Amino acid sequence: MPELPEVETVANGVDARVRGQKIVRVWTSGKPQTFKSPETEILEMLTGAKIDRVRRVGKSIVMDLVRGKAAAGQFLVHLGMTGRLLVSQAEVPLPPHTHAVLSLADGREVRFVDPRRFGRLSVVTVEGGYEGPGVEPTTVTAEEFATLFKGRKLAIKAALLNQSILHGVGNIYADESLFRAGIRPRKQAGKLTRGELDRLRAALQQVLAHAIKLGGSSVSDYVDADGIRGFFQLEHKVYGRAGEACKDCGTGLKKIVVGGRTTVYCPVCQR
DNA sequence: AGGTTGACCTGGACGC
DNA sequence: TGCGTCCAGGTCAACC
Repeated sequence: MPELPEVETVANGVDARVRGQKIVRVWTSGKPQTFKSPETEILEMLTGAKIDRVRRVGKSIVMDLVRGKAAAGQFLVHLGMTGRLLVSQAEVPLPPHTHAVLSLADGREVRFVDPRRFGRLSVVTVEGGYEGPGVEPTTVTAEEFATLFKGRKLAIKAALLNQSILHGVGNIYADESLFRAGIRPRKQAGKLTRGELDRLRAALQQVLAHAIKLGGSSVSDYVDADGIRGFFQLEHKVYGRAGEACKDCGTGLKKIVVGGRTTVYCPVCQR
């Protein structure tokens, strides 16, 4: 499901609702693969902690926790493909596939719901705050962006998806930014010219900013903390449009596989 | 070490 | 209606 704009929308929505709340109790479904850290460590860190802030790092939602005034670690929620993080009154019935519930002091609950179970919960303790692996695409400079792909032999599309190089970009925004930059998804990352790299960075930052403004892309079941769908799917130029006409030149859009992921591009606009 | 592939899951869409 | 097949916003471990 969720890439940078969707995760940012969810994180901001949850932050606005639960910042400053104390977690009084934690329940889990006990499905082992949901927990990237030992479940006992997660329960121990969360129970009794206060939520200082909720934010996005890459595709992860990060809850910065405090006990009194002291930093008490970070709770990481990765939504996988179908994960949702909802804030609800406790009386509202739990949706199917709920895997964790954080009960708050005021009676509300933060619920992690994930039908496909590709999502992961974990805890870390990082001095100075968790920033994750990979570079943040919304703020990366042109200079730094140009160095990321030097000497890389993999396709630029696959490089964009590699979270240890650049974090937060997924299949939708990789395809959309490559289209807007006029670059073939299969082109070797290390062979992009500086001009192409500058165009790609500009396109990526523009597309991410626009998508955040529209609350992300709702392809099937993505919703924010209020259960509201995003609107950026209406702006997609290539993602999900294989076989349809390019909105810029009318050519039929092609579907290929790059880095194991379905990729749609315009053979005329992207060289 | 960098790059590629398949496995991990459920459910929705589609074809017969 | 029902069953089978394919596909999906993402990672990772296991391979080459």
